[in-house]
Parts: sequence; structure tokens; C-alpha cells
Amino acid sequence: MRVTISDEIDLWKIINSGQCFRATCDDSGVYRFISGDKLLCMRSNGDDSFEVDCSDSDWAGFWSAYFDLGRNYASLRMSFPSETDYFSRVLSGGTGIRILRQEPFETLITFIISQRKSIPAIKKAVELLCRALGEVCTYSEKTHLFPKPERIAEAPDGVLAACGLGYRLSYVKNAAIRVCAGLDLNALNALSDEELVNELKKFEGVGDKVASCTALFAYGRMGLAPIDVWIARAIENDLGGQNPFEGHKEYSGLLQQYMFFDAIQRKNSK
DNA sequence: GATCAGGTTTGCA
DNA sequence: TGCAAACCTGAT
Repeated sequence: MRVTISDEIDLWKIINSGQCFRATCDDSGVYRFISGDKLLCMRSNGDDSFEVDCSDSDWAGFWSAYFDLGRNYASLRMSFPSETDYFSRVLSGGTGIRILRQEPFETLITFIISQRKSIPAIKKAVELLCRALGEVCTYSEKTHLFPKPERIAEAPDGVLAACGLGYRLSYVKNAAIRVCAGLDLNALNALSDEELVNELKKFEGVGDKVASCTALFAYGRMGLAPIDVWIARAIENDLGGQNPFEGHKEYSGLLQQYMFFDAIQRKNSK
């Protein structure tokens, strides 16, 4: 069916802004997103309309929230100060980026895996994990869903090791075991930003960065800005050491995402 | 073959 | 509190 999205949205930038690791784009311009037990194929018609292969109710009841369509990013983006050359470039280059609302367990595990790994290495490890332990998707027999916590908790170490988890293996397994033991990740949504981050940091192998990423990309906490090496370098090299997030508490996570996309785009164009 | 990667934990000042 | 060093493994 055809859907219309009036606010700015750029699927290519979204899947290449380091917030998700399983979304793909094929040569014909069809984007594929997987979240929970759902799979979506989506293609831009060039204007503000898109072809999607899901039902009306799935679009309205699930994917709209996934793409955070209830929020106006154009006005948010323009609310950031763009006087300096750096922010002018970052904010115009980031046009169309949105913060996806992803499934908490999958987000937590993938960002635990992400530590000290390059993006291709993260994608590979996550894909291997899905193929090894994830259910086959009912829409497409070649596609696997992200594994349920029980499957990871019960998996032999050898199976997890074969996914290239390295020293993160016990972090991943212990997180899955905690969730299986009854920790309700969705219930954490009731917590304040600070409480949520502290709760996430109780997982072994989860520090400030992974906790902030999980809070931002799974719980939509736009006030949290994960500081990774790229953001740290941008602060150091482009902002003279001045932290830009202090003045934008409410949406510092979004500003961070624009800055991050700018940093990896510049790296990739070198 | 060395070095580094979107980080966290541990140990020692 | 602050700062190194170590950690698995794949990519460059």
C-alpha cells in the first residue's frame, strides 16, 4: 500500500547512522527493516509517499511508532543553532535522519556487541546470532528474527562464540539470563532518564555509552546523548572542546545523532 | 603481521 | 576520582 509521510525522512541516512544494524537497502532501492516479529519492505516514490508491504493496521499500530512519525523532525532540527560552519554542515547534512524506536532487548544486546567493533563487524556478529538462534520469519523463509532471550540464555557457549562475540559472550548471555529470570525491559519505560540508564548499567558489560544508546534507540530518550569516540573527536576537533549538549538537554540525543552521522560520512568520504 | 575498532572492567595510583 | 591496561576477533 501507499503511505504519505509529511515530515522529513531519509531512509538511507537512517540505516547508515549507526542506530540499527540489520536494516538493508538493495540495488533497486527497496529498504528492509526488521523489528520484533515484523518485517517491512519500503520504497520511496520520490515525493513524500512511500510504498510499504504491510497492512494498514501494522503501519498505523507499529511502524509509525518505529519511525517516530508522531514527532516533527524538521522543526526540531531547525531549532538547533546553526550559526557556526560546523553546525550548519551537521544540521543540513542530517536532514531526514530520525531516531528509530527499536525493541529493547535487541537494542541492548546489539549495543553490548558493538563495543570495540567496527560497524561491519557489528552487523556480521548480529546477523550470525540471528541465523544461529533466531526464528525464521514467517514473511520470508530466508530471514531470521532477532533471537528471543530464552534462546540466547540456553545457547551453548560454542554457538555464541561462533557468532564472533569474543569477550562480550558472557555479557550477552548474562543479559539474556537476567531477562529470562523475569526482568521486564518494557517496564523500565516508566523510569526517568537517569533511573533508566542506571538500571541498564546493572547489566554486566553495559557502561555509559551502551546504556545511553539503548535508552535513546529503544526507549526514545531524546535527552540522552551517547558519547563515543566519534562524538568525542568532534567535540575536540570541531567544537574546541566545548560540550554542545549542555544547552540542549531535551533533544541532545538527536543532536548527537546528527553529529555522529556527519562524522562517519566524513570518514567514509576520505 | 601490526594496529585499531562506535567500550567496559579491573587494578593501581 | 582518575588513568592505564587488558580483553576477543575481524577489518584494514
